[in-house]
Amino acid sequence: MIPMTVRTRFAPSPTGYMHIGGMRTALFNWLWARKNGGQFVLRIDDTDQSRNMDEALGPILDAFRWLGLDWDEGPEVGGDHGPYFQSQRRELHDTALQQLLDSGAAYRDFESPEDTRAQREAAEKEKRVYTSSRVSVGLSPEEVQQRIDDGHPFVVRLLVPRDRRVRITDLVRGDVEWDCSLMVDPVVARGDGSPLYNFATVVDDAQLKITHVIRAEEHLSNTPVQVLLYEALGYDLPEFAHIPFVAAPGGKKKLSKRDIDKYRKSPAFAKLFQLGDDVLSRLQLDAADAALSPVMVAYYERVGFLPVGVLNALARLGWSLDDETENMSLQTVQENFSLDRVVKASAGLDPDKLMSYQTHWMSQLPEDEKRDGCLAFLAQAGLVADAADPDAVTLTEQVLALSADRIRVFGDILMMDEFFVDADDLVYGEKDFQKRIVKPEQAVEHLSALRSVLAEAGQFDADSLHKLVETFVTDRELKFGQIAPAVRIAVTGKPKGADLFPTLELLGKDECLRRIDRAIGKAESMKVV
RNA sequence: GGCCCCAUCGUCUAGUCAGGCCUAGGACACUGGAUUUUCAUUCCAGUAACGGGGGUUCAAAUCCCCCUGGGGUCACCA
Repeated sequence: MIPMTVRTRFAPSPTGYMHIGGMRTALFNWLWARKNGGQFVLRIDDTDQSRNMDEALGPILDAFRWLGLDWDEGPEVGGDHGPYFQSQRRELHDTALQQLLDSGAAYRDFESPEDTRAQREAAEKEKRVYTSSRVSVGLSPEEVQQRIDDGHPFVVRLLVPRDRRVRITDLVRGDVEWDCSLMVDPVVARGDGSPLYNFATVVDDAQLKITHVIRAEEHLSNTPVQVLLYEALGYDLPEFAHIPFVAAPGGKKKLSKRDIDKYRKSPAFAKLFQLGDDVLSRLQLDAADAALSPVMVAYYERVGFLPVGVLNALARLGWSLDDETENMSLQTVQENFSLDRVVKASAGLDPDKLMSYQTHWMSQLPEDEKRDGCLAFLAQAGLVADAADPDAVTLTEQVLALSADRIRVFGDILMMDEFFVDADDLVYGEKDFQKRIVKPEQAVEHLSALRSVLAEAGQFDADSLHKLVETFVTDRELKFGQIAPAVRIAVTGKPKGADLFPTLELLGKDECLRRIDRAIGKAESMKVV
């Protein structure tokens, strides 16, 4: 056999968003092509032409670009097998359809949709297997022509050879077989010649010389029809690999856009939605937008995930390198990818595991890239006026040095807004403010006493401050816990965060005093009420 | 319901094709402890699985059969 160049494809419909599960399918296709030195093709299945193409396709291509999955042929890059928009391949479909009709492999079915449906329902009721009536198959060519001339509506159906079975050797699932006598003659085209999915897909995949059809498991049931079409058209059969679909967290059901509202209430999904709410709202984006939910790739980009983190998680969903390797760059996955190590069972997306890959790669990220990534988010949130401003850059570097591993995704930097706002704009967490400053008997008193000490401080570096507070605590016979949390809340507005003394140092004496003053004032006014 | 697919810790998985190295390994999560006078990190330890029943075999998570359970799909959508 002549070694063939491996060609895989991903064929999304332009819907305006890129599903994370679809992205995983695309990734496996990309991986297989790259691993074998072949080509990865992007074809746009846009036969449903009612949409604005820019709006509908843009987010999909953006998702590929963001993750760094390039395509050798397709929109924007062209190629030798174009066009890459299904709607523009009509001539190819027409020719193939004619071929089917001429060879007798397909027939015009003049049966009314109502009749067909009635038969289907009757069969269902009697628990019989429904098969096509084929009333139109016995028509002579003249009769067929007469009906066409009369404007009698029809569809074109493939004449399924009922006496045989269709069998494929799936690269993931092994041998799978279907009995053709149980199949309905599938409609391949409408009366106006417009092709239906299974037919157009076969014609396009064959013409694009796709060697490996790697797609999600839900397409397995489309396969026998497609195989029959390949045969009827005289095309070489590609290899099939039906990979498991991505399931919703904590379940076995296919992750679906339709269930987003349900996911929002799911405990297993809570962390991701919470993160989205926290980050997206600060970016003035609509966290309730389905297109920005964790089901979509855009979510991960907007929230500040790293491509390598998302890719790592996606690759490990249904595939493993060996018995221990978890953290893998795209490069590593590409070098080691193989279809025979794809798992057969569906795999639930695990937010915890996803986050662990993400934090691993964030910890590996060079400091300047981490800084720039955060800066972009700060700028978008309006916490920094100009991401290129040297002061902003320096401040961000300092905050990052302080925050250490607390930044898991770039969006987390927005939760450290206390370093980027003035005392007057600092937002206090009311519950914690009550708990640590308003409620404890002498909290305000201690705080003002400490304020005086801090005001007198000559040195305002972390070490000096630490000693200062230690002395303060000892002198007053207090426990550290009686003052530190209060100071933290007063100065940052939050109950937890980076190390306290370096935080104070970074904020600076004046700013700290202003914030403590504001907190004291706020607490007193609350006590009066 | 028909057809098809699937079945190892809570989750993602290794091991299954070539039965013994499996008193079933790793990771995430969880629990406990150490470090960090918050939080996060880091380190150590621990809990935790072959769905059930029959075979075949000296030996089965691995092979065969049945059952059960879960899922996908059944359009003149893609």
